[in-house]
Amino acid sequence: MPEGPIILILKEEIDALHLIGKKVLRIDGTNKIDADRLIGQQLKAVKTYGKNFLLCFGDFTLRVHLMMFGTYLLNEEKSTKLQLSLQFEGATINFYTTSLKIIEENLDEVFDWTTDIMSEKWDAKLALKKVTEHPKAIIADLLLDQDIFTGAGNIIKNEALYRAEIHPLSKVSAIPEKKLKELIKEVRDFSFDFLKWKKANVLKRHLDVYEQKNKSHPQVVKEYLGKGKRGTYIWPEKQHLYV
DNA sequence: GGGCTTGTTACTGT
DNA sequence: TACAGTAACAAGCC
Repeated sequence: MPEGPIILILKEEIDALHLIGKKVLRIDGTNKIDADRLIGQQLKAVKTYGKNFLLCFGDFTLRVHLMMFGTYLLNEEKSTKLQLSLQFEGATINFYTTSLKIIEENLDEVFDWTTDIMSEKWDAKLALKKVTEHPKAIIADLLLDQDIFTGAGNIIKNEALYRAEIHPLSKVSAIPEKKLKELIKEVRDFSFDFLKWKKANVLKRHLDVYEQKNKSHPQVVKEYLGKGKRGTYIWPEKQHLYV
């Protein structure tokens, strides 16, 4: 399910429930979280960091990561295995197939907010610096690097590369700085388009290359490339290969 | 029903 | 020791 913009939608939906200051009354599910730790705790804040969804309590934070297949339901349940149900006064949050972790540290010590592509603290110059620190890497891999583009996923990778007209196998050292800057800008711009279109339930029809191979754009080819051999969509005539 | 998939971590081998 | 590559894990869509 996830990728940065979707976690932001989750946060907005939780914000609408007005749970700040409310206490956890009960938890349920197959999770291995210490229930005593959570029950009775007052929710202090709800934050996101890239694909991490963060529920902040007094002296710890519950981090929820939806991984590839995670889902959630608010004030609703489904029949599949319930992993974590957080029951507050007036609302229930249910998580399925997520990665859960209690963070003890202050979040500012653990997360560098300036690398979060959706954050108002996003620092494009820092991203450029970090990208150029990997001259031998292929650009497609760096776009999935959560230390550089926190919150970017495979859809954002593909669409941003297409918009910047850069071939995913391009080597960082060979890409002109102007094009790198353009790419970094497109990562952020597309992420906010993703957010807008996902909310309106029209995301798929606005994608230019991702899963477009045999649809609107037959010129698009699909290859499995990069470290994770992730599906990558390329419009060869439009995306220049820098090597 | 097999083969995909918006992700990450822990191994393995070089 | 560092890095590259792979397996493992998960649920749902077509």
